[in-house]
Amino acid sequence: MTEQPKFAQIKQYIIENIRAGAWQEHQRVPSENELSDQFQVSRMTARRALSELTESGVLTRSQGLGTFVASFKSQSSLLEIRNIADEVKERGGDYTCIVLSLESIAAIAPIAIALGVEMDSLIYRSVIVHNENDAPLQVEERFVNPALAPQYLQQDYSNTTPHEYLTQVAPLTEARHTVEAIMPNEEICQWLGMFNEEPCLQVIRRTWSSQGIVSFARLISPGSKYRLGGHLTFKK
Amino acid sequence: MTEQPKFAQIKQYIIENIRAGAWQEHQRVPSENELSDQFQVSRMTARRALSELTESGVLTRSQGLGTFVASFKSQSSLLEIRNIADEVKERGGDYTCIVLSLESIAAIAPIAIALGVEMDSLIYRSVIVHNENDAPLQVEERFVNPALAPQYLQQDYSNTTPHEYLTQVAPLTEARHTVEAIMPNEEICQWLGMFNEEPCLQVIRRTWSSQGIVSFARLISPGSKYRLGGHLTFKK
DNA sequence: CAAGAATACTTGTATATACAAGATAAGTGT
DNA sequence: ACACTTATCTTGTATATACAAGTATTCTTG
Repeated sequence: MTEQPKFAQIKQYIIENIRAGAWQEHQRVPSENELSDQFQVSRMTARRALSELTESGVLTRSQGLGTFVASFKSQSSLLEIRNIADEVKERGGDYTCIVLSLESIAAIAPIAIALGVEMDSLIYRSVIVHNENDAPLQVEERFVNPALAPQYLQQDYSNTTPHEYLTQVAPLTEARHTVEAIMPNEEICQWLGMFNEEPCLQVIRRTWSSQGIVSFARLISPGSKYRLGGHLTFKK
Repeated sequence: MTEQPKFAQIKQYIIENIRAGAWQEHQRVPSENELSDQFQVSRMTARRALSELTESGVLTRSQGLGTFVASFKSQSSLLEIRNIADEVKERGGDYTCIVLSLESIAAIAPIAIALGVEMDSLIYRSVIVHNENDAPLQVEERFVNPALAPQYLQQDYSNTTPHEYLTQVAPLTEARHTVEAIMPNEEICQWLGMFNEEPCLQVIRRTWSSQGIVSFARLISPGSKYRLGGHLTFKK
């Protein structure tokens, strides 16, 4: 086992103490100077340990006051929304996709608002079904602002996903998501090849570039076949 | 407007270039030495800018090679699972909760496995309904490992949530979540006061402490009343 | 020509130092 | 007793320096 760097040793020491319950929530942890004395390192090295643990949400710091164990309540648990193609490939499935629609339409009110364009103006729309082992796993309905991706309709989406293409032509600056449980309508049932009605997970994703709202996508998956996962660790 | 620190100015300079598309994905960005020359700062200051942007996922670094614009694909989008009481209070709603059940039961197989205890051994179970303006918003069914929280049944959960109590007595080291869309069964409909069947969002959360699995919770909300939100920004 | 050594560049770790700025407690003068 | 100053602790920013270690190129040598 190779020796760990000093700042990592100090990080581990702090985490151990918090894990063991020796240092409770909101309690003060040793200052930079105390740590540098205790571990015989420079203040900057002790500082690095404290700073990185602060960055990762384990500690909070306050100039003049000291460094404290962060409240667990504020440690938000995060869920990861992953690229479905990657997810399928990672678990060894066979990923394919079918482009059901790739067209230019007039924006109806809610979509015009979501994209920040005039009502009835022309926008692009694509519907793509993502399959795992030839069974529909997710349908992606996407509305695109043509001003920011004028060549959107001319692309081939059998290899690169719309999301990948869009991040290339309009660098992503922000993305917002909501996740809901919905009952699929007839159209969605048809897309997903569902016979009986079962609930679906719907992820709505809006993405911004520096020039404005790029696209608005609905990702819908059958509740029985798809789930989002995420975990929060204390390590590192 | 107060002047920004130098490392922050360099961070901003880098982000501007990526946002504007001048520095594309996987392209090299200036090295620590180049930046320290260009901005007339020490290498450590330039280094801080690059390190922090790496930490936040904007850049990737490789010893001996250089620093590169991270691929947008790898920028995982994160969803936040928040405390429901906080969420309700934050949007100005009136939060209340009702403890429907607080008991000790024998673990059936799937729950025993999830908690890592022997089958048929005694475990604790609580069912709590969280209300916003006196309307049920979420039901929380929780199974607790008694070895790690022996006083669980004696607590008053009208003020502090079970999750808060558990993080106090058994410091959290890890949490795993899955999110699914499900159809509620009769029991859940009753708890949530739902008449007609509508889909629900189910979050399953398992939490670990250093001594083992602490608890296993199902958080179920009507799809029409609850959604998860999250966003990913490029700033800072 | 090809294998290995020297090199120049990169990031990574670590130190010593300086001053700024926020927070608190102790001391001082009126 | 009160307001003010001072001292001392904390974190925050910034620099100059040193060496380690990974990568790629160039040069040397057989």
